[in-house]
Amino acid sequence: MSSTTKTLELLAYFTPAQPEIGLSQLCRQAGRDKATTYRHLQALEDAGFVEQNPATKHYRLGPALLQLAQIREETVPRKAGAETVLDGLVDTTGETAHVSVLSGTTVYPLVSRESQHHSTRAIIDVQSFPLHATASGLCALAFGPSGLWPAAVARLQVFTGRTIATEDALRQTVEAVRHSGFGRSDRCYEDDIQGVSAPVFDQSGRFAGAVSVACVASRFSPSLEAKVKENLIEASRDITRNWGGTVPAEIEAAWATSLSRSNVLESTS
Amino acid sequence: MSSTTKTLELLAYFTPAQPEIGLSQLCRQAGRDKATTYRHLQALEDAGFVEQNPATKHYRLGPALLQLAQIREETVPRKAGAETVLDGLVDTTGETAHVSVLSGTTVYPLVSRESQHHSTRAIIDVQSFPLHATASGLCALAFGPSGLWPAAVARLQVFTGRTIATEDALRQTVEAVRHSGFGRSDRCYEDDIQGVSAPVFDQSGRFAGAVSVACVASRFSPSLEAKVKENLIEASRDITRNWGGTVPAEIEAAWATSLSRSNVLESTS
DNA sequence: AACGTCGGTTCAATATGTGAACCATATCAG
DNA sequence: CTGATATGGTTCACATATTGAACCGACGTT
Repeated sequence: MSSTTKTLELLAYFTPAQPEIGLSQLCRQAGRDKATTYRHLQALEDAGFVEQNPATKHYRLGPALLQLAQIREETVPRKAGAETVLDGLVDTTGETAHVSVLSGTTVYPLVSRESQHHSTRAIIDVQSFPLHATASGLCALAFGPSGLWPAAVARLQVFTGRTIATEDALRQTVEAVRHSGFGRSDRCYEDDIQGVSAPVFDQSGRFAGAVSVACVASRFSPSLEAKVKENLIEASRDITRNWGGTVPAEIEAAWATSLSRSNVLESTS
Repeated sequence: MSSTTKTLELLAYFTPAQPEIGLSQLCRQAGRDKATTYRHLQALEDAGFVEQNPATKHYRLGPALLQLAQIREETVPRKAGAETVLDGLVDTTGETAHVSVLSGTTVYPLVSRESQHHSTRAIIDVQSFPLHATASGLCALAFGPSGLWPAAVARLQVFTGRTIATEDALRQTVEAVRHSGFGRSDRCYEDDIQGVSAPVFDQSGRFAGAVSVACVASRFSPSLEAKVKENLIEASRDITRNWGGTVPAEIEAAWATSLSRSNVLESTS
């Protein structure tokens, strides 16, 4: 692992829950040497990626990130093109929703909106979505570049009692996702969360990310699932359009069969 | 220079004007070896700081920056607290205005707003404001921590025919800034730009940044200067309040004498 | 005053980063 | 078709930059 990678990994310890961290504490959390960590922080500070709170000497994320994020958003204006759609999705489903983007072999959160309808709700606070254990990740495996497969298999970390743990099981699940047009994570990543997601595409027609709804598992009824899926389809079409793409015909077809089957189920039950 | 610093410096080549860069081109611009640059980009890609446009293989800034910027803004919510004030400043002065923040020994741009009143106007598109050559930088030297002085003297780069080039001249200028309460850059950094700025303070009472107006030099009359200064005082007070601080009494006093003198000048001229 | 913790520094050992040369591929002119 | 010149990416011998145990001074508690 390069020294640069180790340095950049330090940034992941700065979260909304813990926005400022002292040197010693960061060493403990990262399991690194103090001298090394200090030098790493110096490098980050030189670049404006972290700064020190002058009062406490604790480190926090720096202002250079704002500039770079600004340029990123001007380059690939995805966040703006997802926000309003996400608001609508949260309104109609009453559940927490988020949009993630694929970059390299990692699925990153882009925007998330928490529902205000229920007192219990899902909170999205992760650095990246594991490919094998989240609805977004499964979408990426099913509809993204084939290069993701080895990356997923190499990191089959177990999060809950239901996490997919073998390559075979993963292959079957991904196949089901391809068939239905929806990613599903039934308490695979967090114990009480049911995730459902639909793929989103960009101007080149490639898989670009996913739009997802995270439901508290105890609330997840067949009727909620049907509603969520209907709205996800709309949301995926809208975001895809905003990102300059169109939903591939085979995805639309998968959604159509998938929905009609669940409608039959619905009406006969 | 650490390898990490060299790596992070690459990010500065991604600008709104040039948001995507190929490997070879980046090597040329940065004057680096291709293999090294490639590895550096790999490290940045692993961290999600850059990604490759799948079509062209060119690199562009990555999605991880958006997350980190979000956390930074939640930690130190300065951008939001400056935006509305800046809008007002642009409205009343009719010139481009911006807010910068000090982090370490560097003054970074935080937000800028271009005026729509004139067809010629200043464009703010820099990575950082040199301490000795810009109004914001001079404010930092005058009102910021004393540790900035050596950093400024070590980098007395000449930008225009009027750039301050000697330590003595800089000392005098900074003294004048302390006395007047305003930073001034009379075509020191760019040939046709007159910058005026006022310091902004944070909750700890320390110098935190500056709010500035950049005028096209040919338009910069004494009456415009007076108007700009009046509005800068208001803006500085407002942003300082939004950042949880209050303007120190000695700054207010400097402004008072500074303004009354120019008013006298104004009325007698 | 003894102790623990903090942020920060030193220096020998060596892991890590480096760049000239190389490859495969694509584009273009003749 | 062929040779020239781009591109992104890879290799390997070499040496330079990174590493961490031990250390320091400052601060706050006991």
